Amino acid sequence: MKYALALVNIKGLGVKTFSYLIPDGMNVQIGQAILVPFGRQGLVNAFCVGFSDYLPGDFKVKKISKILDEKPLFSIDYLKLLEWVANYYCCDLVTVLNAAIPLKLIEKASKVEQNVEFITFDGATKRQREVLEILQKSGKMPLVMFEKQAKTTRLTVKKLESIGCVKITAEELYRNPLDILNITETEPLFELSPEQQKVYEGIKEKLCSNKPILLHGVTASGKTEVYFKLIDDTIKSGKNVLFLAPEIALASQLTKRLAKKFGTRDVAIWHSSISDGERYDVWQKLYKNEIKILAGARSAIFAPLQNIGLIIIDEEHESAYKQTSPAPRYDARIVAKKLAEFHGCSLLSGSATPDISLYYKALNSGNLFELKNRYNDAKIPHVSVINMQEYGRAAYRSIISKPLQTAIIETLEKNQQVILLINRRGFSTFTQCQACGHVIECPNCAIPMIWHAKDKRLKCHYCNHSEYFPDFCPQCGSDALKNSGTGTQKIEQYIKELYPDKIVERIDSDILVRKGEHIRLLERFQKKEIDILVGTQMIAKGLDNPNVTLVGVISADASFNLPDFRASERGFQLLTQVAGRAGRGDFSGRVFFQTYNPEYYALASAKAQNYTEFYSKEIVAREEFDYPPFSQIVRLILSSENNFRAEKSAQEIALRLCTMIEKYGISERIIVLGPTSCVIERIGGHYRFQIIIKNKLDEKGHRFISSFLSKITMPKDIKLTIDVDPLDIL
DNA sequence: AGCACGCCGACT
DNA sequence: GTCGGCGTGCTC
Repeated sequence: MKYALALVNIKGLGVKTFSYLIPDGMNVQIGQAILVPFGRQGLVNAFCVGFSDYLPGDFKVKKISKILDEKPLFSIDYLKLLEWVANYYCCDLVTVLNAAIPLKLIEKASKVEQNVEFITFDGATKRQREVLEILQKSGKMPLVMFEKQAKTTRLTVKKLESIGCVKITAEELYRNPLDILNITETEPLFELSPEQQKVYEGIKEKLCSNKPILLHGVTASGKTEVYFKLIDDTIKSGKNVLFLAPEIALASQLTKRLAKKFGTRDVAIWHSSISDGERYDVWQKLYKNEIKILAGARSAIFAPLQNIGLIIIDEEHESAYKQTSPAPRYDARIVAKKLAEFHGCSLLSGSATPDISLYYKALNSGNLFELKNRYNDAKIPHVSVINMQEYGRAAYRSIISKPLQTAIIETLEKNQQVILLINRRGFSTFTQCQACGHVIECPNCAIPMIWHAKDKRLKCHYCNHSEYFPDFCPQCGSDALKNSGTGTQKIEQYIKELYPDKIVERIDSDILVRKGEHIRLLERFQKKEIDILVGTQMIAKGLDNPNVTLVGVISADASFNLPDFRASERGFQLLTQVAGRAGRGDFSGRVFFQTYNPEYYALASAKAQNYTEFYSKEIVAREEFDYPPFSQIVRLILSSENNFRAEKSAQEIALRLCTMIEKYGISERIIVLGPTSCVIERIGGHYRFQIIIKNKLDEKGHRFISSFLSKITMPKDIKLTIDVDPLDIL
């Protein structure tokens, strides 16, 4: 091989690969940090990611200048996984590398920090002693940091080294952020209930089959205890564990619990927001096989954990496992399945409300395990469905029905806490002219603007555009503009008026803007400093507060009424999950769903807390309309500022694809729908058209589609977005 | 991102 | 003539 592919990180250019000539006698390996000349910027850090015998174009090729570190930072197998991801999600390897290998890592690759270590005071002068005292406190620290703290220079430190007072070393100084937990002794594992024990033994037996396993356990059934037992077994057998949680907060929580049980040395965390230093340290430790358990969010699937013996995906149904944008639009659950295959290990997913497709597969492969009872004998909460047709039209048109109001008062009197879910932030959901019916829409996006009472502005929840509330209807000039529908802010205000002596707080993504506010509120709620918590689906996730005994869902229909094939599934999941927040402790829980459509099957199953019932109805609908798991969906979006050009290019692509499918005689098995205007027709001033491809030919069909898509080139003013296995088609 | 290249108007 | 405005394109 003549050339090496070098991955560089250039400001403004991002992470890209470039070809370089390998100098005679240089033995460069994949994963090594190297130094290469780049443009006028002199020498830059890079990683070797592959080899080639030819140049991908007419370039004046330059030579690799040197190998920075003999020890590579990732393996060929690692790159094979990334190549698979690129292929599966129809994007180039550089895009995947960009997501998988953090930019900062490339910059830092060569920077082996010099550390300085305290040895003795002997022979030091007065000033030198002062300097040494600073160092003595921490014993060892990075040289640069020491120079700053002790207000000294490299010359003094060198002098101190020569008289033997300090030692300068080039080895890595690991920081372990879990040290602050101050864990000296690990706790024993939990005692399993007979039901958990049975499930644990069943899963353990299946682990050697290296097949995906699903653990379906009702909310608060103690899935975590089972996971921990399996983790213990895996690390005892000398293998490592990757444990994914849907979001950063849950991953952090999980890491602490893992550290308490298995010790701080063997556990690490990985997600998009860890600091650069930590990221670099953890990466090094993972590569050196010094980590036994890695917990993390979506991106942890790309952390270079070695020798994996088990992958666990908790709260498997959560949409946060899929990256919606930018590309690669990967789904950590799907990559995890591939990663498990690569390592020849098992993938264990767990949820109270599993993804319909996964449940179908687990059921049919005999790899389904169920926990049907709550841990510690807690009861499944009682759910009441309130038909708002009866209450909503009552004289005072209350957004909170009488039975729910009564329940709130009863709960607060017992000094217990309440959660109210309203799946829409802002004050109201749309602003409409009472005279002509015109709904105020965002000028850039084809969606209604939402009134935010706090900021006194109308806001677009897609592009964040905001404007003042208009005095007159822009369509007919009438002044009869009215806010309709209900958002979190309205409920918050309403509840505060209803119970003025109670402490009411709101949690939604508007709150999240203030960093840490969300966690502070949850902590206060946990400490019983808040009586009623109002929020969006954010509050349905992972909250474990035994003093919550009442959960009210203001508009249970909201999530069912979207024109999307997964709307029922998502609505069912949300209602079941939020209901699961009630009565997790000694007191039994009550749940109220307010609805205008009490007969709806997904709502009825959620009321009965009966996943199996929901599954059996939903799977029939999926089969009838060829939706997953009976097909794989690939969604294409053509968008442009020019409405006509976007539509025309979408038609062209659909036509070419259909012709191709006809030619191969597979039109029964690859179905093309559209192009149609997206449900959200316009986002940020760009008109959107979509083509939905339903693939019923598994991998073969996917290869056909991805090879077709790889040949498409787009003019500059039209953007093609490819979303493999989209979570929604709005 | 930078930085060269290059194609037009203003100025010694 | 040529100095310099910043639009466009390239970095193996």
